[in-house]
Amino acid sequence: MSDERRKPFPFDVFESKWQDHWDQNHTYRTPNPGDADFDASKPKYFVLDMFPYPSGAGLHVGHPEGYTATDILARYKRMKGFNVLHPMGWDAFGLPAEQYAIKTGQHPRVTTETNINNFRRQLKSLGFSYDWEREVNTTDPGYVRWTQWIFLRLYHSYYNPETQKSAPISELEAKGYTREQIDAERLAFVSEAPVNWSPDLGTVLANEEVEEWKAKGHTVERRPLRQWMLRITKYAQRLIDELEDVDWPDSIKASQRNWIGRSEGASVSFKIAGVTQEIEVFTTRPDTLFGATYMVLAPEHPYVEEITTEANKEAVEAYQQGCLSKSDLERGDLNKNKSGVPTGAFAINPANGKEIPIWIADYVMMGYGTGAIMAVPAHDERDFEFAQKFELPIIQVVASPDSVGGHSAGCDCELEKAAPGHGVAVESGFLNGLPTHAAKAEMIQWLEKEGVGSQQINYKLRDWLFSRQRYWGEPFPVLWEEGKHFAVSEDELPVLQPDLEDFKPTGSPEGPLAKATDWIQYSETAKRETNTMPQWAGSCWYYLRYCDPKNEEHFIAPEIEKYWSGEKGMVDLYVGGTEHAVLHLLYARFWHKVLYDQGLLSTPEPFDKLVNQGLILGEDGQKMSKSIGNVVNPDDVVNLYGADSLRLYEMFMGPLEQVKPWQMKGVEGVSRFLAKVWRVVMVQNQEGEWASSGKVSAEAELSNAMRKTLHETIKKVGEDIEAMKFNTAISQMMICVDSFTKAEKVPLDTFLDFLRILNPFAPHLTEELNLLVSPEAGLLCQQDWPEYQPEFLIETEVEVVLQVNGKLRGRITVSKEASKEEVEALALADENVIAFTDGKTIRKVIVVPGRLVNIVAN
RNA sequence: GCCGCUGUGGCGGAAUUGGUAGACGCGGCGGAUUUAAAAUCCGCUGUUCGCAAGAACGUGCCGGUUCGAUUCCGGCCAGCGGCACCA
Repeated sequence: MSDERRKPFPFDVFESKWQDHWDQNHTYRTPNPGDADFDASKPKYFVLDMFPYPSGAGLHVGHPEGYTATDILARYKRMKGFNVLHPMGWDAFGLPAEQYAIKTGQHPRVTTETNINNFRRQLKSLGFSYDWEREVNTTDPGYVRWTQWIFLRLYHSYYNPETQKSAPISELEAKGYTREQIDAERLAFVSEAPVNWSPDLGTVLANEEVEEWKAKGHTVERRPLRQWMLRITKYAQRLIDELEDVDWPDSIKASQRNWIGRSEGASVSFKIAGVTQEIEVFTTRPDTLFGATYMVLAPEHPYVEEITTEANKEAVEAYQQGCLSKSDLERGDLNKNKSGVPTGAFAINPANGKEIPIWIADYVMMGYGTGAIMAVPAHDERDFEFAQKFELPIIQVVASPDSVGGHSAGCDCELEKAAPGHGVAVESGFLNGLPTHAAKAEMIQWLEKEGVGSQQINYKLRDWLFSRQRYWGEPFPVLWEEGKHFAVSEDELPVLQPDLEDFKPTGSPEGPLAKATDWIQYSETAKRETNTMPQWAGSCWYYLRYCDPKNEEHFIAPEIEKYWSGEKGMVDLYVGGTEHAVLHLLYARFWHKVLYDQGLLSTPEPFDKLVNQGLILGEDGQKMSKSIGNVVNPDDVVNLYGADSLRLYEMFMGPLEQVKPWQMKGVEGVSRFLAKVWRVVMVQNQEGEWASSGKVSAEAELSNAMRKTLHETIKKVGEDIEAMKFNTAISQMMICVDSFTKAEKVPLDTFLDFLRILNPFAPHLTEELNLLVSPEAGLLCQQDWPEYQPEFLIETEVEVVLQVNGKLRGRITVSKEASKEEVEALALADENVIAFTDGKTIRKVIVVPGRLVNIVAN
């Protein structure tokens, strides 16, 4: 006791005591429909945290930020009579978990379990009210089984463009589709396209993941490989449209729209001189077709070889070779320095019949549109730059609105830069004189009439690369026989990875599972798929499993799914970081919609309301990092100040969504506040022992002032929790406690009301104090949220501010009931007002009842 | 470049439908208590001028609307985040 810093209140004694109590009594168990204690009359509330992935480093202070916010909501809603689903689990597959295992030389299952135990201990030490009986772990065989089951739903489904929904593939079988035709329609399919292969990670990556891993110093290159893909592109439009229906931050919605990247335009077919094929291009500016003076193909475009003339062959092949060796980064860096070579072939501009040269250049990407463009240098910055460099013709076909009068058709003044803006069509035959918008429509109509093009919508979104060459992931429930894939039957799930001694990546596209020769050989003729699923597979649907985590018949029982679903989304509130803006949050929406289409879910969206907590920076205002040494460990904070202080501080720092720096002094501040609450009930004697202060008493009388403060506090804290403005809720509670500290006596009921509203924030301290002042009452967290009485908030007298010409000049106290005229008369009689209006004429008097009087005088 | 967000004391941040700018906390200063310190309690604390009463200025900058603008409108500037040769 001697060395140890004397604790301002004995949180070290009671916090773990209450945690054990809640654990042993299953205090936060949430009944499901069908359970004996289920109460169908209670409304449901599903409040979800982004489940962590249990790294070896343990929790950082960013985790408890969002987790405390949701815990406050969960506890508040329970006290308001809701049946609250507030679960926690582990996103335990994935590259980092496996890398950690490789680094420590242990099997991933062992390290993962160790890490999970540490995370669970840490979370429990913060007093979160999770229903731990619903804990979910993505690596559990019982969970993997259903992840694979959902994969099979995707495998056995296609997207029906007529209904705009996914449907069983058997519909196509019934229509007599061939095996190849069916395989080409599956939502989970095999593709040979170029993918992002990381040689040092030994796996491929999704487009969405590439940047993250590159930032960590890994190399990623394009390489054609046979991979499993999910046809998320079919859902592009719905993924955009249905964002309208959810209550998400604008920035996340914008990121998703941006990532999906819808653009409207037209496809145009160009004939090639002397060759039978046509080349199709996509353009958002069909109105500029008359200005297309050359064409560019991506170096990888399949027609390049065929159309290249003998004379250009060598240069073209050299250029293609050069592009292959360039990394994406180099290609991006060369941004400002365009390169390319002519193929020697010519295309025919369908608008005017002119022959235009066909070039190849790496500023055209194979992955977007058709991998070919019509270049309109006058009205596109990139084409302009390219045309200047290679001295290709530049023809202006859109006059800017402000120069239409000056020079119309036939102007040969040279453009100094591209004019990508809208204007009026010139030099464009039948489009002349039309403003851009109308010219686009007119051209599309013409293209369709002539049969050389059509209206088209393009998306940047690519299909989701879904396979990884890893050990620590869900194996695909797929078999290969004579070069064809077949689904494993549902009753064979889960397909678990074999135990391997050596689970390190092979560096080959087959992955570590290829080493398990016995496991691979499913039967004499059939072999197993050796790829595994990405980490996202498990996190795509974990929120669903929480509803019914132990069900062995269904991934979620229909009646339970219905109960926990809302109107638009299933989860009422989802809190987490912004890093998943286009990853997890897009993937989960996609899976949810597929399952919704098939009648397995009741809502089109998974998450109704989404809130992003802001990053917590180090004390120095920089991002926390081990190398800078500014990382704050929550365990240390709990040891020094207690879990309640950590919870309260993280909520008091500022608005949840905001980025904010950590301040240890601030933790001390809220710790002082909690100590003050403690000392309302307890006093410390000379020996440092705590004893009842006798201040809180059932006989004490409630003063009007204290009653008003209490009711103001009940009102404000309730409203602030609903609005997730926890920082201001805490300020108000500080004001309330100040009034207790200053008072002689505090009535017991008043104090208990206060404890109830503080309970969601500081559950340990409040339960302990409740036990001390009201030992018979039972758990505070199971009591009702107090109601405030509006009549106690009403003031009989109000202070009215006096302004002269908008400047504060005085204040008077008037009765609440005083009429405008009375207030005005009092204001004009005020000596300060008289002093400042002296010698001036009063032009106008504005009276805002209960607030101010403004006198306009000059 | 495009999209989104944010600019308020020494610091984190408050401020309802436009109506007292700076709640609450941190830090600082002064006092009480103490042999002394810690802890605790009380008071002060936007800037400038003034002995004071008080006055002027003040929410990134410039302008507008208004009796009145941190709040609404227009134009800039700075910072943060995302996307980026996407045709």
